[in-house]
Amino acid sequence: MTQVFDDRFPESFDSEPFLTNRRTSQRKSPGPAKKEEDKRPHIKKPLNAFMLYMKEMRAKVVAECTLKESAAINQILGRRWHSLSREEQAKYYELARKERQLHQQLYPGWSARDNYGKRKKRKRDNKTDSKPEDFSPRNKKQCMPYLPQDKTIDSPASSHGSMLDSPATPSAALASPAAPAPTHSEQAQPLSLTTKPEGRAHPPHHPFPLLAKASSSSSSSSSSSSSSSSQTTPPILSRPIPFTSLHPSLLSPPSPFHQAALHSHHALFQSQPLSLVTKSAD
DNA sequence: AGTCCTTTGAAGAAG
DNA sequence: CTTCTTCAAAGGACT
Repeated sequence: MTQVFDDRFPESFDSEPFLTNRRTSQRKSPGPAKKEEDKRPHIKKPLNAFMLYMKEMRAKVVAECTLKESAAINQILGRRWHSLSREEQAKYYELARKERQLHQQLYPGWSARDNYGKRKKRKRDNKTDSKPEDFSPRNKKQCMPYLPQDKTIDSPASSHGSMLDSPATPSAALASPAAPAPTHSEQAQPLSLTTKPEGRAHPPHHPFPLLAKASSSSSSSSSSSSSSSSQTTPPILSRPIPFTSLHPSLLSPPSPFHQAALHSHHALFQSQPLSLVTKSAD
């Protein structure tokens, strides 16, 4: 009943990434319907590691594959995500953890349940009817190699083009040094889009179990975290990140949270020569 | 105009 | 405690 946001975070927060006010609001456009709900800002869920990874790499994949369909792009990104090394994934897990922390600080009373029912769930019922071979009306596209063959697939997008439009893409720089190099191997494969390789066969194995539950307590003193087992430091990062000290008010309006987070995070990683793999730098 | 598709991860709900 | 469900991004395709 008590909305925690309306009072604490007036319109001035419309620049917040967690608030739905910009183009991408919910899906396409909430529409004039139900204005009541539209008035109050829709606090979005913080992005998880994979979502952060997608935001960064989407433009790159789009440029490489000349694909635009998000469904196909996401499939490619999903494969690439698995191709990333643990260290590379760790960057995104850490970013996601920080996002969750900040989100909790900004909206202490917010719960993921608040957004339940905001979007109509499709709930594709099993699809036992349609076999994988039976191509559904929506033909799945493959990732065309594209690539001028002469140019390396290094970063067609990050070089000049598509990165311009998205303001949240400064993070793209983060991904550049982490070129997983499986790119070509990914594209080489026909990328069976029709049937997911194993679906969710691989259990929710957490590459970083510590990170998984680390956010349960963090340093925030808001929710009653039962475990609260000291600050579980990420297994890879050697230095503490002065991020928790960030206050919403400290975040300058023009620069969205992502930028701050990524910048601080990126700076952290940059301080170390070659990603965290080489912990011998120090 | 609204929903689906598609991915992984987080978190709540239900059993 | 385990399993299931929903939502986060995103943009073409579809209804």
